[in-house]
Amino acid sequence: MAISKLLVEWYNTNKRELPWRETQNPYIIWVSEIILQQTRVNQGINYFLNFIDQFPDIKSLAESEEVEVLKAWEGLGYYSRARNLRESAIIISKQYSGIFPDTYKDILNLKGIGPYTAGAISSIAFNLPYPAIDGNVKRVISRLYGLKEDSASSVFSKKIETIIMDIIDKREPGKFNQALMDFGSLICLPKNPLCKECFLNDLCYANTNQVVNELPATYRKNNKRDRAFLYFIFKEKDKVVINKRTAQDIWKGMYEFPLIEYSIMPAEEEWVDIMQERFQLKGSDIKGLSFSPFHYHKLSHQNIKAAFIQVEIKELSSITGLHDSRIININDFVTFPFPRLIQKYVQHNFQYNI
DNA sequence: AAGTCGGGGTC
DNA sequence: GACCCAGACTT
Repeated sequence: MAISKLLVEWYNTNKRELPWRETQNPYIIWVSEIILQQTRVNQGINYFLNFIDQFPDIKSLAESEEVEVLKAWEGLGYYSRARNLRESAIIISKQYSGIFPDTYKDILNLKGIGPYTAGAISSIAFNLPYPAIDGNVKRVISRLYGLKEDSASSVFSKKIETIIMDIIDKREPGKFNQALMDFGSLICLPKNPLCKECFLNDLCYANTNQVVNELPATYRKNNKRDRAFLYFIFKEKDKVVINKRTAQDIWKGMYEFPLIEYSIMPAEEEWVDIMQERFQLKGSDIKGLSFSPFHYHKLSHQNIKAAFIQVEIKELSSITGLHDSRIININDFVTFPFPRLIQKYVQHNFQYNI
């Protein structure tokens, strides 16, 4: 029997029950696909449910404020996904009369939608025969067909696409694509795949040739950047200063405390001088001072070492030299989006749920 | 083609 | 500690 038919039959009885699988509403499919980019299903489910609850349709998302969307995304990472999602909702409202576009080309043109997501939405929501090639599919196909090229190369990608176009079920492309992904995440696992009980093991190149652990072939070098963050928590009674990140950098659009960044953490003895110099503070402006232990925050390509310096200030308005800062009450932490590093610090030291 | 963008699960 | 996740965008 054809591989596609075996996959779809397996999928019909073994598929995962997921909240976005109860509809073909392109908006719902779209939101789920963006949330799931580089994100495990289990990590994304609650974000999906809350997001759809808060922004049930294109209109509500298009009329939202960016900080609201970032707040809904808080903790999920890759925040450009949230900004692009909102911007695309605005584009759909203006250029497509609020109706989600129904051609692969138009879908691909939206911000934050690349070849994978365009294929997923096209096939699942509109029954169009386009491949949805994600990490699962690359792994499954490279093993089934014995593709030994570097999985980051264009040759590899071309071969995957050619094979998928050859075997895709054109009557149920959405089901076929999802079957391939579920098979990858439930059976053809990255490590210790379940080959013994796999219904495709006898026609799988990698299994019959004992190269399952070598496919797909990856050659990644891990360049990690070390960064040292000196955060200053300027506090006057229940008010603190927060600052918006606007640079082309991590956490764009999110809030944090006033920051001085180094590549190497300066000595603790220098912190107060650094602070007074940077924020033009006199000794008489400072009522109290305390240092936190270092916080170590790991990202995929960065190791951040952070120190938090709490400063009791007489007049918060005397703080100068910040671009997108604002003074908020600590009760209002709940309304601003913060990266995990800040979120954890606040929860621990202010005992607020943000 | 190589970097950059988060955070968390898994081995 | 390394790898990977329903990838996309920039350089």
